Amino acid sequence: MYVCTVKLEEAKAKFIEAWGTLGSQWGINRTMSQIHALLLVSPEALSTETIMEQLNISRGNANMNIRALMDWGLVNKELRPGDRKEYFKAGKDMWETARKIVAERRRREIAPVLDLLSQLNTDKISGDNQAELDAFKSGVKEISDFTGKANDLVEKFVKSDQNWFYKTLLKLVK
Amino acid sequence: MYVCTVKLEEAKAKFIEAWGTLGSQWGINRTMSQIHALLLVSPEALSTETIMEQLNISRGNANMNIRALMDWGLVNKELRPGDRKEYFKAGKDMWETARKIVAERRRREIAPVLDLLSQLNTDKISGDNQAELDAFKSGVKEISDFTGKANDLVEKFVKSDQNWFYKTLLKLVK
DNA sequence: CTTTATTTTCAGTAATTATTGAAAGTTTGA
DNA sequence: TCAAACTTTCAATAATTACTGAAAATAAAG
Repeated sequence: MYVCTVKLEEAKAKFIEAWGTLGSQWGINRTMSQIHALLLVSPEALSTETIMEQLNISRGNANMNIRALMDWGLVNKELRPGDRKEYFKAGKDMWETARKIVAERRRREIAPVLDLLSQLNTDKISGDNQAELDAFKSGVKEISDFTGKANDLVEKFVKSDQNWFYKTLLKLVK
Repeated sequence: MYVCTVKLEEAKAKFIEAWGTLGSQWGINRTMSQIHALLLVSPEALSTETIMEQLNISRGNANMNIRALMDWGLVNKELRPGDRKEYFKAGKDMWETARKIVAERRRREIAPVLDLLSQLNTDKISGDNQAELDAFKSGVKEISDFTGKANDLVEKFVKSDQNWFYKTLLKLVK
């Protein structure tokens, strides 16, 4: 097995790039993921200025995405006495980070669909073609049941603590 | 609680719309999700023509996304004797469907990132600033460890059968 | 209150991603 | 071998999404 030596800046760039790509494939703004990645591997909180120059992005872009990261609870503001600038740092606990991301996406994106599905499940659907009606109803029911169960599981994850997750869930993997 | 009566076409449109929106929020082409939704609630296999007119999309768009759905293993071609057209139907088992989606996304998107992370973990990283170096290494290690565990869990899900999933995993939810 | 440092907003623009439609390709049957 | 029926491709275009940069807003210091 070969062990390579690479420059820190190069390794960091690779990591940020990969994290940004991953994010954008999953519907998260590339810049947002990249800022998050940058903060995850920085020893100290960074100012907007620093983030701007490290990632070559504009002030507006930096500001909006830092704000979004704070909305998600993934990044916190840090104020320093005698300094008017704001500094930002990412929570480094990945379990907590994942928990927050999952919770937020569930709330914003999954919950509305679950609502619609249960709505469609309770509504009386009218139509002339019986085969179509039956297929629609049973299709929606199947999806609704599965999604409901998956959602319960996700909820369990979101509400559990790290200890439970690692001990109870991961022993299933063995 | 009010129970409403709605027309089938209206309910179907809502469902397709919601499924398309959900998909696009998670990095899946809207049309692809919509075709999938349409097929999920159709009693029989549909031709490209039918899909085109139901969703108001062009032939090229329909063809490319049907093909993508088949690549993902979510939709199958159905040939009818004495008919040159191809018909398409979606697998209706949601557990199987979810399993395929997760497996495919893991393969395409997660696996490369895992590779990079383990690469970064084994590489010797050089740099002058010790604090930066340490933060990078420990950050990458934390992410790598977590992601590795999550990946094991996902792998378990992907390789398990439906029975295991419902019995073993869902009793945790209780 | 005024000046200065900093953050926020947002209209305009750039970049990316999705869609169309027509032409090229393929398959089938006569 | 040809024509008809159908599928695939892809350059052009449309639609969406992200980013910029400068002006407006805010906050702190003098």
